[in-house]
Amino acid sequence: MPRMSPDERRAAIVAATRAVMARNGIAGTTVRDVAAELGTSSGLIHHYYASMDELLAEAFEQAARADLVEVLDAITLGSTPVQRLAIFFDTYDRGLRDGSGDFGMQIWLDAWAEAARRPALRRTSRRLNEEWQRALAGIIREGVDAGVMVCPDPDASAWRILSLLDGLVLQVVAHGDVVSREQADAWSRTAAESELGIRAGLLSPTLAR
Amino acid sequence: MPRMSPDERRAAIVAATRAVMARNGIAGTTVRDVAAELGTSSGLIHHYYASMDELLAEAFEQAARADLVEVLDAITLGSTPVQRLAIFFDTYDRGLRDGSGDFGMQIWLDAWAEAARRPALRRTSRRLNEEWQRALAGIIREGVDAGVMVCPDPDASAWRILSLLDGLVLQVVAHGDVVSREQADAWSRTAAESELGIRAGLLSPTLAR
DNA sequence: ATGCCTATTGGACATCTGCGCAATAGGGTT
DNA sequence: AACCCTATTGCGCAGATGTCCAATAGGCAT
Repeated sequence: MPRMSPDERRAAIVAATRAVMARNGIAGTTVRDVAAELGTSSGLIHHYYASMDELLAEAFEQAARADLVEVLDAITLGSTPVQRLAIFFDTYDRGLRDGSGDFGMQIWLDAWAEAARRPALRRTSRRLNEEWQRALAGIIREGVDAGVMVCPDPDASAWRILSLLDGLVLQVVAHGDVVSREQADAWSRTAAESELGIRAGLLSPTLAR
Repeated sequence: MPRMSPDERRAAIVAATRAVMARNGIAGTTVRDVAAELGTSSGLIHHYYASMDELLAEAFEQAARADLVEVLDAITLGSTPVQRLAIFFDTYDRGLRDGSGDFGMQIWLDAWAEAARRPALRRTSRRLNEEWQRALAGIIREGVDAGVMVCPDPDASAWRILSLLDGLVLQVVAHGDVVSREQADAWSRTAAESELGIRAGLLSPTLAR
């Protein structure tokens, strides 16, 4: 396979790892899978990453942060706090929809489970979850300041909204149709409307897109 | 090792599996680990369980069902639907408090993550989650019939309350003090009050105990 | 062209996994 | 005491996994 510069190759390896991770989960990602995805030999991976643990941690970090950044970017398109919150749900749900996309919710299930046993993964997972919460709390604070949301404790509300979303999506990902993706999406939107004193229906999916 | 009746042996194997599972997680439980814990040969395990997936599912089933039964039993002590719901939260939270107890929330994180790779575990995990939801929906229906709760869709409400609880507890178990156990408990109670039209404070922890 | 540096290869190695099978041994029945 | 059923053993098999290493080959400086 074509010879690459170390930086390019490292990036390519992480990209391939993310692709496999999205398909098979963190635990189901092996050196050979990554090599096959990349179309190279397995030895090459170890030329750049001393251990599989190191590679998995790096790939999870990048994958999780990419999803967060995607949401943060999309949010800036909204002109009001309520619109930004709707876009927040849009983007989250869209990530769930295309299984082939970058967004692999399964890796979050793996990360949460593995957090108890892998300190590095635990730190990364915790930090990313906190950043998600902070982003959501920021929107809520703007909404309160603008007088379009009512919320005595934005941080707590953000944790509640995010946890409900995670808990519902968890059922979708782990158990299939016990709860549908559409229900998880709609239920968390209406719960957010209730939590923040927003008129029912205002958080419905943005039509654009 | 002493010869046992099939029933005794099966029970002993599952007990040993639960012990290893509590120590190493579901994914980290191997046939040889269970055999070592039991002090027997690995072949014996396969004499009673056709596959490892089946054994893990059975062990998880028993561990998880024990917790469910504990809640179901405790609920019967409540004389009104609202009281029963409060006890529901009491028992759930109490299970979380003693980390050395039977209640291992960690195995739920493992089960949700492993569900993607182990069909039998997936079925068991799904079924148990549905039973939790059904128990909760039952309380809600009683409350609606008695006129002390307002809820247009008890099944949906049960999924929302349970998912919020799971999502919050997930943060406690996976990430430590990012959310405290007390917050997870209090927040899910107030959310349930709001969801079901119960006056604030009525779901506060039962003083008894 | 020539030569050197290193990206890349492809497979070896040790270990671990779930699983199956022939042999053994223990206990209840006759 | 003889016997049979089966619980239990211990090992072997095939496959997968992370890691390592000698050999190869591609590109850049000379």
